[in-house]
Amino acid sequence: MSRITVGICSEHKLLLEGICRLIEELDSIDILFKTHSVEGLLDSRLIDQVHILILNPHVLDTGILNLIVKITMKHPGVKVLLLSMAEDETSIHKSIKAGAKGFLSRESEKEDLLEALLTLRNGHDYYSKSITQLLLKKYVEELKSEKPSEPRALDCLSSRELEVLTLWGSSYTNNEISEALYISIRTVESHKNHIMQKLNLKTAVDMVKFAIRNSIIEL
Amino acid sequence: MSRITVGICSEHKLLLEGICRLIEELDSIDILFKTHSVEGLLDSRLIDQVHILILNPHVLDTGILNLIVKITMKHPGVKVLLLSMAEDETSIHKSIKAGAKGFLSRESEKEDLLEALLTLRNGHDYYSKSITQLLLKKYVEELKSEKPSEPRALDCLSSRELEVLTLWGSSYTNNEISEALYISIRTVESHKNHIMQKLNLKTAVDMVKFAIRNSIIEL
DNA sequence: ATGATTTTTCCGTGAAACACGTAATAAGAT
DNA sequence: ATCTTATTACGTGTTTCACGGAAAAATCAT
Repeated sequence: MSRITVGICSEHKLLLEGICRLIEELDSIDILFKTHSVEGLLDSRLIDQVHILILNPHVLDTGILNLIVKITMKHPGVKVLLLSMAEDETSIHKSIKAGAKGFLSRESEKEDLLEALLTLRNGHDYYSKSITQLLLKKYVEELKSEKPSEPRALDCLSSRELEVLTLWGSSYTNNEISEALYISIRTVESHKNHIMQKLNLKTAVDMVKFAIRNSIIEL
Repeated sequence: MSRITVGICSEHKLLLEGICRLIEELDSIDILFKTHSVEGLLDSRLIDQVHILILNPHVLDTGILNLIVKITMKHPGVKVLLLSMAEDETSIHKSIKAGAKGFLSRESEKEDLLEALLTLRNGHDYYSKSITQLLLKKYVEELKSEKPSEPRALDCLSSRELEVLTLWGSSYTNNEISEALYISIRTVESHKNHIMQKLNLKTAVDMVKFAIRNSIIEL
């Protein structure tokens, strides 16, 4: 197996430099480029020259996730390795769906970094120990308990219901919603009822929290 | 001036190692300890041996903020330098109040790190360029516009109102709130009205968002 | 094609929450 | 002493919620 080429991107310049130093210490890894801006990343001529793209996003927001999607679509050969602070099930889930192939967590050591790079190079996915445990725990949890983790709105709600939910979460009154969607107020109420039932929510307050957690509305 | 001694703490082991490498490259800085756990930090025998404690929290939650408060109370000689991803006004505000003396942002370069360390050693505060600009911008903004940034709940609401707001945001019904606080439902309604007026909010949805932004309730 | 399911639409009724104004009492500040 | 604010509470009318039922339309399965 030839040497591994990587590109590194962290929006935090100091952390970027630090990660570079660590990788420079590793044998058999070549840093092809490093950048602190995610902007030009997709159009970079170097991006499809690397085996692995190491990303250290400050938050796993839709911007980053979309970027990962685009990169994995445009350059299937490039594996994305996430170096993230987030370690919750939702974040992992989202990044896997977006196409990330590896995930290093807070607990990961220098040796894990090398292991992750080698594993990804061999065509396999890599998740750090704590994340593997987390995913396993969630999995077992869902098997055991009858009331598993939160239903996903997009899977569970109809498109109309999602529309109502979005407007509802944007502080629209029932009247405003009915005018926006050209339906009666009673229909809006019906949709709300269905939403609450489907999602197992009790109050409007819970609805807002749910919608924020599921990125349907912004804070 | 003698050499500068620092302690470094990042919950992300890889980033911790990376930062260490960067500092090791700097002359005149000695790393007295590095740790990835914030737990033992306060009781460490080494902590009052360092001039500067570099903290790289993954999020600026109350845990970290409380830690900073405790450290600055217990060891006034130790300056806390934050290496944070967060770059919003609220985070900066909170960390300054907690007692942090320096703040490096995503944009900060290696040279800025040295500058920050020297500045802190000389007894002054250090904020990175982008943060300085941000704070200045906010300041000017508040001077210019008549409707400045969001009123701070803690400054603006009475303790009783804050209680109601907290329960409200925790999905309590009016009836439950009245029972919890031993007051009439009408009084609860009054408090709610006052809260909405004081905070310039229109709907309960806005209230939830506000409460989350201001860490009164959790997502 | 046809039957089954889901979606979207709407209503009735009673309870809960909201908007807005008013107001008494107590505590604190100037 | 006076003014402000906090806390308590009510009246009235509007809006939203909870829980049902129900029918037309679209979607899916066989």
